[in-house]
Amino acid sequence: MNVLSYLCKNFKNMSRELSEHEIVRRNSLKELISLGIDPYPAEEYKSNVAIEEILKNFPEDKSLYQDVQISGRIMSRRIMGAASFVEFQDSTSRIQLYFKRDDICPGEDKTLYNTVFKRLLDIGDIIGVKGYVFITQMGEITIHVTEYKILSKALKPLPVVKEKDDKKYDAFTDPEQRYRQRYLDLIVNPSVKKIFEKRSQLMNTMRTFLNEKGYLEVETPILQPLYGGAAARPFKTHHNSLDMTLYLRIANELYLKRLIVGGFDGVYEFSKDFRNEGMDRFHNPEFTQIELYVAYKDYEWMMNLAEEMIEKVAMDLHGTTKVQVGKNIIDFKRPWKRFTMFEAIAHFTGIDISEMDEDQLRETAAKLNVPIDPSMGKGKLIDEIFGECCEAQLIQPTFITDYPVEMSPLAKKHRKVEGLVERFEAVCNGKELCNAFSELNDPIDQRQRFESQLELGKRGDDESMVLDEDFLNALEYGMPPTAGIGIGIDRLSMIMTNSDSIQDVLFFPQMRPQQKANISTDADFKNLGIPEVWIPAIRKAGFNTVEAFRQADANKLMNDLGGLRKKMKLDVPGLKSEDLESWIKG
RNA sequence: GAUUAGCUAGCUCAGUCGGUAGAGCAUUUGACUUUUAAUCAAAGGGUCCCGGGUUCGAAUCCCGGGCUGAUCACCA
Repeated sequence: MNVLSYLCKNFKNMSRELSEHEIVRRNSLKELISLGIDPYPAEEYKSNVAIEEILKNFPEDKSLYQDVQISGRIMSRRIMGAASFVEFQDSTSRIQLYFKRDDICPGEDKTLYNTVFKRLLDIGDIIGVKGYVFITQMGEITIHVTEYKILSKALKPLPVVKEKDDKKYDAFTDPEQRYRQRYLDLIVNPSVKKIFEKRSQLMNTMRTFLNEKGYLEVETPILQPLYGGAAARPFKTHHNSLDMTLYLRIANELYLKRLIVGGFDGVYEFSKDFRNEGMDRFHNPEFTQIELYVAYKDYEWMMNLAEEMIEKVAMDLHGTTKVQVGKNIIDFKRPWKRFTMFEAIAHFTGIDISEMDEDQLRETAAKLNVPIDPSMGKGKLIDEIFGECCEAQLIQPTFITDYPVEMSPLAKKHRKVEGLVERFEAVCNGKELCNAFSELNDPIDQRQRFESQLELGKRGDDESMVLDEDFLNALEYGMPPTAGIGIGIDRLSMIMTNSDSIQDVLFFPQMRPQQKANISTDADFKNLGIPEVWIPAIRKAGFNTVEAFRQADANKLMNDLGGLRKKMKLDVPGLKSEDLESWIKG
């Protein structure tokens, strides 16, 4: 196509080839400029109404919205000669626009409609419109546009999703593209936006709830010389001027407890934590949790707070405590079911392990087909049995209490039962939702617990905790009895938005890096003595780099380029083999 | 890390036995003044993920690699 190759030349400075769509749009851009229209104007464009309001209020009062001004994006167009319909989207919703040639262009000059609107505007462009609202013969609320202004020209085509009777056609569903180009996902899939609005609302509900109780929102270091507060492998980084290793935090527990020592009654932090572990639909290397510590409370008290707060989240987001999650309806209404860990295991396996020693536990685990390895201590064995036999079966929110001491080096010893700690997790939809304890404030006990963690580390448990001397130092000055909790915000968001993957509740989930195509510039090719006109043909023949080109088979290349000369209608004499050889040799 | 499925036009996807690479939407040109997955007519658009092998001939068969999804293992 002559026009295309001509246009390609106009963009020859771009080192990659442009698709036809992109060339057409760049050309429209130039034409707009030559018509004296700025495709990217600087000044503010005032809107006086949101589309959502129009859709809501207009049916009841047709006298409303007779002079509206709105900005938004063109999502689709139906052009019928001198009249057109446009689907138009702002941040709140979509509405139809009606463009009529003689209204847009009352005088003789029809350029603004025939040329600018019909030919130079595209799906994806951002415009501002003035007009009045009416209802079409088909019964659709529509803005009759009297004036419009281009606010931003789009150079790439948007995926076009069409819809009829709630059925989607050509939906933009490929998860990889959706996550890598989340902005596109947000534009064309309105339900995605709702998920993130819910997530934000969820955090606001918690923040308000905790602020009203007088707790202080704080921030603690993400870069830590020692990582602690959880069992996980960290990310490691390096500080240049201190010349020291720093870790990205895996939890913020130890810092928040230092603040309790410092005299705050309640502190909380919404924190990004980082764990260097596998990735799947429940795990992202960086994730968010809220941690809360309240002085002079215990884990019983914290359980009540947790169910109250999460019930409130469900109410605020859904107007009810019942939330549809996959096939299940989960009811967050208080009070939640409570099991001790031993009770839960007995309930689901029929085996009472509460009196067993390490060897008996090992046998039981084997009998239940729970995978174990020699590095596991007694606590880890119990935890594995629970995780394998119980967790997935707990759909409705359930508190599991009283964990083995080996698994919980930061939790206080159980007030009644030897070998256990005062700890609970809430499990919901088969997954842990939060984790809480009566915090250990006995500095001598804490030191011993860290030391036994070090023992586990020596046995090969690479998630065991390291000893934090300064934290122990803080405890030695005296920490009040304290209840602490951590709630996974991503996990909770998944449940509250019925998302089955963590990637759906993170704007930018971690992805493998895309293979970067190594591309030589036109100048690189010119340095070999290749005339400019041939460069697009060489790229077309599959040579993106000078290195690849120089290894090419001369005969094959001769044939290919000859063919491409015809195909691309290059207006140059046929290639001579001496020339080609000299290019290859450089 | 293991198993498995997939990768074809800007998007969603067909592609038979190995024989000239297809459809719808999008794009371009034209018709059309209340359409709505607008319609009608015509045109353009491809590194069939990459590399190698078998073959007269590979999107298709074989081997290797990349990426993505799903499941499993570890972790929240």
